Amino acid sequence: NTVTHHHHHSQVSLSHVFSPAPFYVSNYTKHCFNWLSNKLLHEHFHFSCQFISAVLTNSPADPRLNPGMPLSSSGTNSYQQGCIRVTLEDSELWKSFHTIGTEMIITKHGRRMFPQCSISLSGLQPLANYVVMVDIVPADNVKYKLAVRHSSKEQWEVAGKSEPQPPCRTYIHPDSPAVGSHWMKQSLSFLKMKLTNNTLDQHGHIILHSMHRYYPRFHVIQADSPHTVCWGSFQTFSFPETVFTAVTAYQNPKVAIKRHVFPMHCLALHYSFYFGLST
DNA sequence: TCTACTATCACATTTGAAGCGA
DNA sequence: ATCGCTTCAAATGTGATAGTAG
Repeated sequence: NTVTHHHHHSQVSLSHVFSPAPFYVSNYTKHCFNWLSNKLLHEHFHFSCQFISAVLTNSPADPRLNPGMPLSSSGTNSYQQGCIRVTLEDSELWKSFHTIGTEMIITKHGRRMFPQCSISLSGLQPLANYVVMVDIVPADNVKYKLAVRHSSKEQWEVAGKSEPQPPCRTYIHPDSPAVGSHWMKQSLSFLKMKLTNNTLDQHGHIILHSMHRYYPRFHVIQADSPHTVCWGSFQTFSFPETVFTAVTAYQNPKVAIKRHVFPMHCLALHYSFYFGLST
């Protein structure tokens, strides 16, 4: 509890170690690092997300960056359909990126998403088997280009009709199939899902077009295996704040802050100071 | 020249296997 | 044998950069 308490109040002191310095990290500090990363990885991630949210939220919101899909003002981050309720994890982080225009890197060999797709489920039948999967579908039917920087303040502008979409691929959560009680026990992460712009991809990654807008859809299917999916039991959920523009390189430098704001070794060093360990 | 895309780099982070002692 | 833990190295993932294609 002491560690956690300190953890959540360490923003100010951490700012002193943000600047890259030639830290010497001893083996003993590495012990500390390993222990802390095991114990606090989960908390660190969420705290880091909060921090990034705070940084991004300081930027003035510009609705023009996301003309296709305005956020509803209701502020709810869960969606109920029938009995099943799906809640988007890290909703505040998604919204923070959304206000400045979320971008997702796509590469030839596949890139993970940040923020990651992570949801929690409720309302499932505890003993029934379910398959949970994600696909990513176009948010509109146009493609975009970057506005000429010195002639306009708007970053994106429409550049014609969208390219024909390659066959839609799905990413099946690796726990599938599993019983409802398993899915509801803790949140599900689609961390390892990868996005590619390689239309000939052989690895099963999700194929997208650069400079197009998409959003992820989450499917919850009552089925005993991915091969015996019954179409009637298909339920689909999506969240407006998860809309993103696929890019091959970040266009808005703000969206690239990710780890650089709060790298792990800063956490380790911070705690090594806190515990009075030499570095 | 300009924009979108790609290969490469340095290094952060994860993963997995081996070692060790209680 | 098993467990918890450390140690080490290989594998993987990342954004920045510089270069390429059209």
